[in-house]
Amino acid sequence: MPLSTPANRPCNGKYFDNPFPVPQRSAVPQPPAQRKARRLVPRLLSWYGKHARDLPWRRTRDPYAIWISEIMLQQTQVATVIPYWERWMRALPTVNHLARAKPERVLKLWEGLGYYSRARNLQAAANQILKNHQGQFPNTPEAIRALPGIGRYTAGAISSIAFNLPEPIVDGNVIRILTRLFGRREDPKAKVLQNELWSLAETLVRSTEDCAALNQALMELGATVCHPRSPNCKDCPVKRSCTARKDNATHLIPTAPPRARTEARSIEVYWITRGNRILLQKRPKGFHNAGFWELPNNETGPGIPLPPQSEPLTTVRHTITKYRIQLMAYAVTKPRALKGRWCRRDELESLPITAAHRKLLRQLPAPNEAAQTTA
DNA sequence: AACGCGTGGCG
DNA sequence: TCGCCAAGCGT
Repeated sequence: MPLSTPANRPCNGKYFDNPFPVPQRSAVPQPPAQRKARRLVPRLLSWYGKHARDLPWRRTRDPYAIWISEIMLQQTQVATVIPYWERWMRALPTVNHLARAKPERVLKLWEGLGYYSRARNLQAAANQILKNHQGQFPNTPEAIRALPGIGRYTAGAISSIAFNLPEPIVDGNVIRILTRLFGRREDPKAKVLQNELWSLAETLVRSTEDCAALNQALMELGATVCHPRSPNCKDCPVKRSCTARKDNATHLIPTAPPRARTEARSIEVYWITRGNRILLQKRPKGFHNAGFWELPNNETGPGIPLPPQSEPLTTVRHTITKYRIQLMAYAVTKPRALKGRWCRRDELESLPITAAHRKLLRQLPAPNEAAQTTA
C-alpha cells in the first residue's frame, strides 16, 4: 500500500450504531419489486466478494481518498483514472494539502481528465471543509452533499463506501442494472422512473450491513458484466432474475433518448514566436477552462488579420458535448500587442494545458523554426 | 428541465 | 470517420 493515507483502517464499529436496517414490518405488503430487490442482495454480495477488481481506492477507507476517486470517476473510465488518482494522492494526500495548494497546481494534476470544473470544485470543497469542519471530512450524507461538486450520487457513494452508511446510489451502472433486472423501458432520466430507481437502490443498500460492498457490487457488475452493449449475461450472478434477459431485450434497455447534434466550429489560434519562445496566455475568467494556458486565439481574444488565403500550419479537431471544434494554428509574425507569457518549449510541460491544446502544441514546429515557416 | 462540460476507447 | 459511451454536476 503505497499511500500515506490512513489506509486499510478497519471499518469502525460505530458506523453500525445507526438505526438500520429498518425492519419493514408494516401491515401493508411490500411491492413485489422491493421484495425482489431484497432477494438479490446476497447474490450480489457474494459475487462481489469473488470478482471485485483490486482498484487502488478500494484499499483505503479514507473518505478524502474515496472522494477524490469518485470525482475523477464521474463520466470517466477506471483505466483512465488510476494513474491520475495515484499521482494526486502522492501530491495532495490530505484535505489540508488540497486546500493549501496553488490552483494552478490542482489544474495541472487534473490536466487531461476533462470536465475541469470538477478540479476547481474539489479545491473549493477542501476550503469549505477546513472552514466548516475543522479539516475533518464530514461524515453525514447531508454535510457531504452540501459540498460543491458533490451531488446525490457522489454523496451516497462516499457515505456508503467510506462510512458504510446505508445511503443509496444511482449512477449509470445502477440505472442499467436495475432497468434491465426489472424490465423497465421508460426513459430512466424521467422523474417517475428516477424516483423508483432511487427507491430500489435504497431497499438494496438497507438490506445488508455491508453497505460499502453492496453499492460497489452494483457498479462493479455494471462495469464488468452488464455492459451497455452486448452484456456478458452468462457471468451474471442475478441473470435468473433479469427481465431484460428473459425478454431478450438487453439491447433495448435502458432506453437512450437521442443525443443533440454537434455543431461544427472553427477557432483560429496564433503561433507567435520570438527566438526560441512561443507566446501563451492564460484562459481568462468567465470562459470555460479558465486558468488553463493556451495559444492566443480569436475565441478568448481579438482575431488577428491574416494574409489572404493563408494556410494553417496545422489543425486539431476535438469535440465537446455540443461542438466539433477545429483549432487552426496560423503563424503570425507581426502581432498586435498581445498580453501573454513567452514560453520556452520545456516550460510547457509544467503548465496546465488542456489535452486539445497539448495536441496542437505537439504538432507545431519548434519555436526557433519560426523565421523559415512564417516567411 | 434541458443543456453544457473533455477525453479516450470502441464497434 | 462517426456516434456512442464512461462511477454526474451545476445552472
